[in-house]
Amino acid sequence: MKQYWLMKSEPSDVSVDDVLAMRNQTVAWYGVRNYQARNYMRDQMKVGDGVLFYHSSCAEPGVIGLAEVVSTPYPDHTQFDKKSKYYDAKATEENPRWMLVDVKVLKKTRLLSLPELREQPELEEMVILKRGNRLSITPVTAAEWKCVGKLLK
DNA sequence: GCCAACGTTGGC
DNA sequence: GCCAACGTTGGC
Repeated sequence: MKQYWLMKSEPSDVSVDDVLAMRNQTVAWYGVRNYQARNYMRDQMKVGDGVLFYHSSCAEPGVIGLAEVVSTPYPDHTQFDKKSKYYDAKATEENPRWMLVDVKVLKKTRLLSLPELREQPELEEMVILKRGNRLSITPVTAAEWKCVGKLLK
């Protein structure tokens, strides 16, 4: 069964436009260093799952694109790269700690801003909108996905 | 296993 | 830059 996710990226790091400029409009979702977010990618994501591409830590945070999961999980190579800020000394090739999936942007949308998301009664329970939530990857229900789709039409 | 200290996230 | 919220670390 198809599942849905919201994935945060800082546009100063990787924006929707950056991904659209990449080969196959696909990016390896590197840099996640939170176990819960990793577990979503490693254990629950399936090829074809829907993804809301969200810009965070920027002037106008919000949903800015529709994407999908296009790979099974595999090790995040940045954990082995000593020059990367995502380097993890405790991770080895034999025993990788951080896994990721490839995400393909299907289309850039208008900015569905955080305040606008908060206005929607149907999205009241959305994980991303919960107080204190900091997870960079959160599940989205089918109803929430549908609601967001409607708002982006 | 507890929990204080510390670091990070991310909206504002 | 501030700071609330939360995750991680490490001493005990």
